[in-house]
Amino acid sequence: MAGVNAGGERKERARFRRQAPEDRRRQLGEAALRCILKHGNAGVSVRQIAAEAGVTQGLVTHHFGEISELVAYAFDIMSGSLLQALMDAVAAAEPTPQKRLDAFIEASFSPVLFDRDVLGVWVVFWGLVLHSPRMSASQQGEYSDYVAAVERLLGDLAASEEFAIGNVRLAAIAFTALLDGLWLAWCLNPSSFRPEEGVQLCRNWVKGLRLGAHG
Amino acid sequence: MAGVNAGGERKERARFRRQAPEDRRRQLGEAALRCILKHGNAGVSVRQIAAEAGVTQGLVTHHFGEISELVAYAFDIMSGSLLQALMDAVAAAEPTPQKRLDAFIEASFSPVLFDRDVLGVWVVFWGLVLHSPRMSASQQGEYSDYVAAVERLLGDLAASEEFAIGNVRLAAIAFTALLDGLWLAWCLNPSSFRPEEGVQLCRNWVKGLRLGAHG
DNA sequence: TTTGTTGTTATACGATCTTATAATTTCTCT
DNA sequence: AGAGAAATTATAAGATCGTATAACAACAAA
Repeated sequence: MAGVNAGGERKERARFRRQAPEDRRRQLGEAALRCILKHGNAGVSVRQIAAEAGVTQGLVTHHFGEISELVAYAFDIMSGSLLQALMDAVAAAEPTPQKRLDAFIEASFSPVLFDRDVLGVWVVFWGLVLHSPRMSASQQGEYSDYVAAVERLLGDLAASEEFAIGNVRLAAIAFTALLDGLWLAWCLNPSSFRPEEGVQLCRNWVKGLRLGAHG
Repeated sequence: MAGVNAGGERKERARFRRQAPEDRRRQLGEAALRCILKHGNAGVSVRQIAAEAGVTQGLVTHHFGEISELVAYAFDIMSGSLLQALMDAVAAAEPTPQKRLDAFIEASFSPVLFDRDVLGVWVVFWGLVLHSPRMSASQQGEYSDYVAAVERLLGDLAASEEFAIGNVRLAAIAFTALLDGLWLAWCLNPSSFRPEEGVQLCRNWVKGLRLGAHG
């Protein structure tokens, strides 16, 4: 049956470069983040993500099975990268507890984190966390890493300045909540306050801590 | 052509009760809330909402046009009802600024509001607010109502106890952010702290306010 | 050069979604 | 009682989605 295509119009398959699963998974994860960033919940779709990554849909299934696995992976990428950015800022500060905490606060309100797009991605994740055990597991781990980092910053400050904090873990949870809440409020309604005012509000919280509000 | 259906099995149209547009809109809005509550973002669908309300899909289009209009309407219902519940609790408290604020805090952590299901609905709304001007407009109005209520509570307290608050509006924004952040954290990870601890953290924030942290 | 593994494309199927349109019933008003 | 308005049902068309499966091609190793 050779030569059946007399017209010579042989259907050509798309060429591709074969890649290590590790690399491909990351590419797909980052494509997923871009899709979610652009279209919110509507961006969570095998087809859209595959197109964004420039591959076919089957590849997503091949590497991740269910799509929720891909989204969870993207969540881990994003979460790790944000916490890393924060801790880099802390590490770059002068090594006193005061400067380190303040660097953490300022970095939290810097354009890298304090960004509507970032919240857009986050909100999608939250929605999934509430309905998917797999996402919930990721979230728990990442939240506790975050709170632990804050706890260390606050604990060091208290030790250095010799004031008392009744329960450092709870204080860290409150401070984290304040940061998240301000982030949320500002992203949903950027005209409600300016980022510098957000920094000031966080500093005021720390001021209250120093004055013994959490003793 | 009469009598073609010899078997007598005439296709009967479903009976229905005609209702005032106002009533129907509300029914559909509440059905939308139940759908979102049950299925998250996946619950935002004309078909599902219509089924939940016990009507056909066309009715949604008829009353709301685009589905985003229905969701925005549902958002208004929910938002109004939550703020109302809070203000009812405040009104039921003894009429001193201290008791009123405390009632506000306690109500915020009561099962009516401090609820994973409620957050699930909220998260869906946030996701839409970030991508839809119509939803954003609703959110702005409702957020400013909320902050105004908090502002009044804090202002009254400060006036009554004669301590200073540099910028009451900003303080109200911070307090609101703390509440929202704690709500968010707890719903995403209920084992991180107990509601009573959340109440305590808010009281501590007020304590800091009294001590002049926001002076 | 050849063979085998597996990353990747291509394609199909069934379900669900949004939107549009026509037919029909309910209710009100005269 | 009858007619008209509009609320509601019914149905269809086209798009998109998730998942499964088979064929193909790139690369490594022999």
